[in-house]
Amino acid sequence: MPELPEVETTCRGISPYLIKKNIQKIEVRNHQLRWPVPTTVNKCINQQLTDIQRRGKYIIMECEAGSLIWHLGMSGHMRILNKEKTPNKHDHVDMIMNDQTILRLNDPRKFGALLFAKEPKLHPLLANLGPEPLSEQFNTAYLYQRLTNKQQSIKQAIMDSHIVPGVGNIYASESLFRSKINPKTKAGRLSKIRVSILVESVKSTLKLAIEAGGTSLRDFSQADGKPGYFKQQLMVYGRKDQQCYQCNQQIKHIIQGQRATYYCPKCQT
DNA sequence: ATGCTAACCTGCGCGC
DNA sequence: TGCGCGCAGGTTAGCA
Repeated sequence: MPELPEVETTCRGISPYLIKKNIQKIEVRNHQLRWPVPTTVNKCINQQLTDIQRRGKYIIMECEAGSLIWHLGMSGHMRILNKEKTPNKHDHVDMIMNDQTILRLNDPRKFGALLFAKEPKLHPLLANLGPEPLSEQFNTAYLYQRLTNKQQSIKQAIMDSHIVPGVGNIYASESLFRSKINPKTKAGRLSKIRVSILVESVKSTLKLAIEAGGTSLRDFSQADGKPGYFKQQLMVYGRKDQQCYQCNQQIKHIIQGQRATYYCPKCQT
């Protein structure tokens, strides 16, 4: 579900309702997410939530005592409630603010996470992430260097958060289509020119998706409950055997690293 | 070091 | 209708 654009959309949706307010209570109905939710999250109780940031697919909520680190996994989404409502199935966590605004996490598959860290940037999960794809640090020189000698396919390489975080299964296929790069190409064999095209495609694809509010396939929805609309702009993802919008060739579906990849065998070489 | 695999968990759509 | 199967937006741990 949520890749960078969906997480970014979530952050933008929830921030106005939470920032500068005090956290009154964190109600964890089910601690068994990707990792057990630690009791240390309660260090944020009675603290002001000063800022919300995104790092890759992580959401970081900052308080003076430390930060809450959230991840939406495959199937998570967050919702803002302005008054108490009976929790539904898979509503695992509520964060209740001093004005009774509630942030509610729903995650059927429980691959998401809620953790606490005094210094989130030093947390093992965040410390080794690659540069943000929409930042200057994610550029041709950087990516070309990281791909040098890599035997792995370029699809798998750009889905590696230690190289660049935030690019998941949808946007990997979409970015490669826009770059005209075959997803099976060994990462280390791409020319510098093609790497530069890929860098720009990753950035533009993510930006367009953010503008559309993300992609809603199954469970993803924004904090106000509305879906994202980027699905209508997907060029290859989920389009197995359908015609390529550019050349009418049939879109191919292959499996790479246990994940579905979609591409146009004629446009992407 | 690098790269592959299984594993975590629930729901849904499809074919029979 | 119901059942079993395959598949789904992520990521780490563990092993070769």
